[in-house]
Amino acid sequence: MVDRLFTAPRSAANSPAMNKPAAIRHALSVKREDDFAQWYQEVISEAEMAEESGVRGCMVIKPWGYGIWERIQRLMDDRIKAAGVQNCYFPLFIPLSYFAKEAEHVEGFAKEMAVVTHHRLIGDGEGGLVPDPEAKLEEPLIVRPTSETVIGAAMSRWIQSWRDLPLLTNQWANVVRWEMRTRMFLRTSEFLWQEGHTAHANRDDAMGETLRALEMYRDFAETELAMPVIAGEKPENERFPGAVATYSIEAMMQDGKALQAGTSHYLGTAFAHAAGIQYQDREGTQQYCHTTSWGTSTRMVGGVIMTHGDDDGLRVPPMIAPQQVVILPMLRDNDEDEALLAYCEDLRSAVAAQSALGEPLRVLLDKRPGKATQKRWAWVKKGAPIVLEIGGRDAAAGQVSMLRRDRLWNAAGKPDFAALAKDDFVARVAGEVEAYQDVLYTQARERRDAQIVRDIDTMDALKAFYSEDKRYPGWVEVNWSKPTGEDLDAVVKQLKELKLTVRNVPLDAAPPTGDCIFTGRPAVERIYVARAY
RNA sequence: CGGGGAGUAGCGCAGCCUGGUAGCGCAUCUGCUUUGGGAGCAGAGGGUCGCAGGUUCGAAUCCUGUCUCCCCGACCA
Repeated sequence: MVDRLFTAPRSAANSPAMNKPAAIRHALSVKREDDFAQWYQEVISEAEMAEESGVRGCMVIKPWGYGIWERIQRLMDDRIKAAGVQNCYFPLFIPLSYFAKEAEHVEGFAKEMAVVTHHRLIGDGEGGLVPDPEAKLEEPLIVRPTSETVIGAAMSRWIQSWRDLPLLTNQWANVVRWEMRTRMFLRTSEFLWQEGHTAHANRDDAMGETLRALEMYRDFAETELAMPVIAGEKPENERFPGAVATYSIEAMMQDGKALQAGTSHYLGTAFAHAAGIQYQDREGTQQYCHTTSWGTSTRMVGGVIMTHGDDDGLRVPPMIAPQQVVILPMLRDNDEDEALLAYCEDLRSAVAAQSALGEPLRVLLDKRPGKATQKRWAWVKKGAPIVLEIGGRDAAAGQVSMLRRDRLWNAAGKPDFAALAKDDFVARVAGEVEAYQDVLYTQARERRDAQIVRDIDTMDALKAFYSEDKRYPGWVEVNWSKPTGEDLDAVVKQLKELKLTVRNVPLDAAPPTGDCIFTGRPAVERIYVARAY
């Protein structure tokens, strides 16, 4: 099982299980199968993606991590705009009274609010500073955990007539949720995201937008992130506070756990009632709007790490890689360096003139001082798709030495460089980059599919499956009678004992094949059950 | 927020029990050697021991408080 999980060999030479190669000295000190949580943290630190900030639950995102986020942001923003949604910006602070208007929303978020109560500091007489009691706010402000309420207030001003609909807005922002337990990128107290907010004349239009956003996320995850996902509806207990229906995309991490990587909500008219979002219809009657919201966050970066990373660090899908090709000149601190750098610069511009995946290639000539061999491992850990090491002999012979991140090791356990004529490489590089994007998707897809079980029909079988001595058991798809209320609570409680959660009901699921394994009642759909982040 | 663990040089750690000049490895810098693959030798620089109080002639070490991180749980669009 572990072999299938962690090696997706393209050839026997890449499989440690076969023909006993020399021991590989991996770039990381922790292997995924030894301690997945610690491995995850080592990737983030060794790839220089982010670090601790000293502020509880908040991280500093470093250039490589932020560069990946910027790529995600740009590509997602293109898709959002292509759907006719316009970007806006709303305040960080939300008056408590706005927030308090929607009861379920309050109940869901109240426990994790940052609250601003003062607007001035004053000396405490001992060299410190304290909030000035004289400067207490009339009404506390909350730091947004999400913006439905403040955007709803704006919508109520912007929408008067059926002609104003649909209203399609999005914002890129930071939000704060006072989380009990945080993990870099996966759950931080402050995180970056986009939140789409739309208002529509009726349920069908709003539901259409909810599902459009979901499909946008599904395609984005699979195309841009090379991360296969299941798009489906969340069960009632997992709904966004205040929503009528919540949909998600769920990705499987290499440890078999599920990661909710994006959500889309149909909010009905609840927020419209709370904020007074009304329009006059063609007959002149006042109607409440049907609203939606949908979001993806920096959590996606965590998903990329746990989907594509290996024991040598991160592997970044080319579409979101800040640099796709990195050139490392083997400088020797002598008078040959100048000619070598000229050769590398020539190579850089030739590569930069190529296009892959619909954009010019992003290529970096890393001229920083230091040995190429040391810099190589830094770029391997960062997950640059293609690394070129260029020495004097390569330059003399008109060659490049190419290391592709998904084929790092040869049969001897050494870095597997391919020597290519420079012109051949330049002609091939776009194809290599595009092929690499596909390889990452295919490996992730095969790994996921191999870890989904669909033939479990009883609670006992489910218990047995998850209590077997399997480190990473993956997901199970079972018959589901769609219980609600107390019935659902009972199911959730049962699952909790197995550390399991219900994930979602896939939109394109096969019909149920029997009775619900939890309630024994006739099943109406199939649902995924998994351990989750 | 509960239980457990941790914070000492950029990174990883020892020292703490039993208070008495702040140590090791890697990294960094300098020199020499080496030069197609994660270099070798020699030397050097770098730390108010997380922070704040307390005990003491003297605190990394003992006591109290506090902040941050990690693991498990609870919680969690």
